[in-house]
Amino acid sequence: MDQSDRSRGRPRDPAIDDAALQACRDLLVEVGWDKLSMVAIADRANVGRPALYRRWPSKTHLVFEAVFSWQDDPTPVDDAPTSTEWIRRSFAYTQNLFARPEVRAALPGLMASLRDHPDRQSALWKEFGLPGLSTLESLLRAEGSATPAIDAQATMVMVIGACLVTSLLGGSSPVLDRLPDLLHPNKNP
Amino acid sequence: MDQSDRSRGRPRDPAIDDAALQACRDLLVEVGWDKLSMVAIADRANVGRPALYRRWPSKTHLVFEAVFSWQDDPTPVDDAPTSTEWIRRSFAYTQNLFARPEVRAALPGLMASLRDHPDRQSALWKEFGLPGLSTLESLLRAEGSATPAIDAQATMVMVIGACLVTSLLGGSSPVLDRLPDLLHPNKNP
Amino acid sequence: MDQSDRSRGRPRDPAIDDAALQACRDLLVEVGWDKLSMVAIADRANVGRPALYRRWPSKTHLVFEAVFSWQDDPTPVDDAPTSTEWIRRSFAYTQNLFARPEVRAALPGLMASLRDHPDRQSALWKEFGLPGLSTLESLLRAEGSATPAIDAQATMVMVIGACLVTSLLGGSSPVLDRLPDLLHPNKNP
Amino acid sequence: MDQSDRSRGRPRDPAIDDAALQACRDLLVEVGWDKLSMVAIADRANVGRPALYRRWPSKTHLVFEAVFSWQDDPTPVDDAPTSTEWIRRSFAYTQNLFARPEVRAALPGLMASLRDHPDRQSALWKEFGLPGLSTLESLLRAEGSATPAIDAQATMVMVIGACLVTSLLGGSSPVLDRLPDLLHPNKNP
DNA sequence: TACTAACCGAGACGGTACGTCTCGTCTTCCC
DNA sequence: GGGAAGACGAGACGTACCGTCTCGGTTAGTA
Repeated sequence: MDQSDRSRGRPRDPAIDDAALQACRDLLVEVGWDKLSMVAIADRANVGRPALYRRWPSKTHLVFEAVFSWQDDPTPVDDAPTSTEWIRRSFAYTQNLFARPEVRAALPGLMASLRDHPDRQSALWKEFGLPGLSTLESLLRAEGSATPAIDAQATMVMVIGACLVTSLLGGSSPVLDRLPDLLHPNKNP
Repeated sequence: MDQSDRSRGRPRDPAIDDAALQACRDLLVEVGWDKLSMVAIADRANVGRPALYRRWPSKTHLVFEAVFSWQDDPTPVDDAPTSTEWIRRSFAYTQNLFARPEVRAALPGLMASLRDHPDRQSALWKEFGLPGLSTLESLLRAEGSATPAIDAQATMVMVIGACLVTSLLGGSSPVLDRLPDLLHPNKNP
Repeated sequence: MDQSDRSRGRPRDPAIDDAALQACRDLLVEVGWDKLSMVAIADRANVGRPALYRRWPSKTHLVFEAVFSWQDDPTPVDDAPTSTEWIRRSFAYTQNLFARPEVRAALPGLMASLRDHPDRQSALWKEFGLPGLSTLESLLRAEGSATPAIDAQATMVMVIGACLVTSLLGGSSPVLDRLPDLLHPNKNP
Repeated sequence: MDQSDRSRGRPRDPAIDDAALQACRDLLVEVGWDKLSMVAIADRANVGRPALYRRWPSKTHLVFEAVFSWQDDPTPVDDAPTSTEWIRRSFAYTQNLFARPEVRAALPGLMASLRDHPDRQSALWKEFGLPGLSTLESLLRAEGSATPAIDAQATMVMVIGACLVTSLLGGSSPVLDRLPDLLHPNKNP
């Protein structure tokens, strides 16, 4: 039934999806999250507004798909030999990700959405954070941490937070380079 | 000259400032940043819309002042005896600030619109970051840091970032308590 | 081409035109030209404000159409047998038109804003004056006038002006009845 | 009492009256009745807004005094030898008066005010129309009119109306010159 | 080949916030 | 107490975007 319902009638034009997502990314960089509007995306993509609403229920959904459906290589921190190296690589990866202009523009909206929708929070956490997190936890346990799970979470919070702040509020290069040196999760207080 | 220019005409009613800022804080908590509108603030504060625009050029400026010009005791980190203590107090203070409901409500939207208001961006650093920053820099210099200015900035970025992430994305109590222990700005790599 | 351009998109709802024009007429009588506002018309007609601006670029245009596009029988002077009869019928028709309460309410404001809307000024002549004017010109030429075009225009100016003055400033019945007798466009000086 | 009340305190600056009236006349010509605003008059006259409201209760009152407190010679039709000559002179005088740009701009407002305030209607009629009217009535009686009073009123209505229409809606020179020839108040139908 | 359901663009719809403007009043200091 | 400067509440202005809808016209797969 579902299949027959789906396949009946004219199928959706996949070119519209691509054009809309690209237009969304471009406009996000050009005018920012606040001034981004569905009508502007539709105009830029040479697409009718209903075609947009048929695919994404709101501006937020569209932006998320436009920004976070990248096909990059997966988090390259899984084989870090030490916690220090894990931290170094995590900073490099996260800084690089948050430096992309469309990501910078979309981040605040993402934060707001995560705050208001705990289900997405856990989903993103699972998809994006967990693999690297378990790696770090193992490293810390091997290095003698008494509470490796907590230490790993706290470390990741710090990495993400620092990259977030420097991405949104600016940060000089020397400061960015210095960040990894300050984190010592396995040093006793 | 300045004084005569200042005192000419009817002076602005300071009660309007208070009412508007309070209404802004209330509405932030009730309806959130997105649905917060100047007209709603004006209505709630029993104030004309032009009176609002006379004082703040945009919603961003108004919310900024409503959220970040609290009358609490001034940053209580100025007399910290060691960098470790400074970090502990900064975490406590910032976590407390970011836990206030109107701050939680305003943060993402505010961050998004900081992109278009560089003046607010610098104001944020000046008002909020600088005082404690110089204190920390002095402490680090006394404790033997080779680059105290950079280390201080990096430390503050980490503190703010971690509090931002835990405020918006949640964070368990043990993780929150562990955060200060991970930061060791004066330890050589 | 023209047809396809015409029929693209959702067609305008003709009921909105009628409701707006009727609301405009009603409000004109109730509150007068000065206190007539687009928002009041929109509210009264249960219509969005943009729907009004989509149809009429200004209050002047809207009132103009509301007042001067009546659906009465067309100007009943086209088949007048003599210039004297034409004048008699024109007076009757124009007096009747200018006696309608919404016309009385709109006239002064409309006249004031005709200054800034030359398009409405010419539209007024075209819509209201021209048909009867050519009829009168033919009659005068047949009756031996040396300058029928000028005489016809002058006659019409006099008819309209007299009705305007009596409508706005009042005029006793005997005076009104006497007006047609004074005009003799084809009598040599 | 009245006098003592009047003379108490600082006397009003008469220069303000002149400046305001002049500014009003200028602006009337430049922007028209609709877009004429009290604040614009105050700015142009280098005068505070309250000083305006202290003198005139509304824009209408100010405009009327600005436009209709002329010191021209009185109506020069009192000694016309015939009704034809009276009509000729009346047209010349009225056309000249209504051609002044500030009068053109103020006329619609005047009409509206006269319509809504019958007391002013009779006052203006008495001051402005009556002298010439009685002259015309005498001439018509002498020339054999059966109803000289009615004929005189009807004639004046026609003169004023025709000048009003040509002033507001435009009128070519030949038409203007032709107007007096069409009026024959003492010709029997 | 014809039917039909879902797509497409264009654009109108009611609603609502925007930021500006003018209104007429009020309040302050100066003369 | 008059005068200027200017803030005040009220409210209309015309524009923009929201998300929905209604068109005429396509574009498939099914009958």
